[in-house]
Amino acid sequence: MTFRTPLELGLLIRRARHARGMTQADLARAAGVGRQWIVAIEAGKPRAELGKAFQALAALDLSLSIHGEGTPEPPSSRIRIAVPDIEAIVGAHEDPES
Amino acid sequence: MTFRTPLELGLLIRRARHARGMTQADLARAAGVGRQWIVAIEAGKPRAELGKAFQALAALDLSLSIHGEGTPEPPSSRIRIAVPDIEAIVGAHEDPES
DNA sequence: CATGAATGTCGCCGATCGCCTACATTTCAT
DNA sequence: ATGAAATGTAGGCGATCGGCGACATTCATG
Repeated sequence: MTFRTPLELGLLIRRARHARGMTQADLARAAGVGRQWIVAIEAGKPRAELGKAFQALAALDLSLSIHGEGTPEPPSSRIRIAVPDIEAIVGAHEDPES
Repeated sequence: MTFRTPLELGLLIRRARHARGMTQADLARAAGVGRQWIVAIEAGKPRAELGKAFQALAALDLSLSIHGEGTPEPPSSRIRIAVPDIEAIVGAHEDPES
């Protein structure tokens, strides 16, 4: 079950909530947030508070895992050759700092 | 790599960032957020915007997975007998609405 | 049809966010 | 040791959050 957007997270939360036979009010109370916040998160609101999201997840007994190259060894020195992301570079040139 | 708090998420982000030889500024740019936001998220700020967190994760090529009973079948009807979570119930009685 | 529960939406309002700029500090490379 | 880069912090500011209470709607039950 992987996801990368607030909306997906919201749907997952909703399903988990239903799976547990909880109402939004129940979850809200269990997570210590307002019912309205539940409505919002389930709707995928991107500006929701990260912390409350964790609270909700906890209230649902869910935990997250991270995926992708995550924790290799840090580069030997500070010589970060870093893949020169074209996008980023182009963007960089549009810097207001002419 | 599972986690349940903003702080843990922050640490993971930081490690991933380092693993890619990116500076906070680099990541900020790549994720489309301010550098200050990176500083905050890595420090574990719980009120950071959920959406930006996803942006940062995406910029680092990371995705999340959810763990726990997540998507069983929804209850047949609306008859959700719901496990009466003691905690919740007790809390409910402390409602200002008495 | 009437009732009750669940969900979504509004507006009000104090609190906080996140961005920006500028500085202070820490860390690393030479 | 020296200088540059990275990182952390602060104040100012407009924008948004999230809680609360009140409704309107939908749907199942009786």
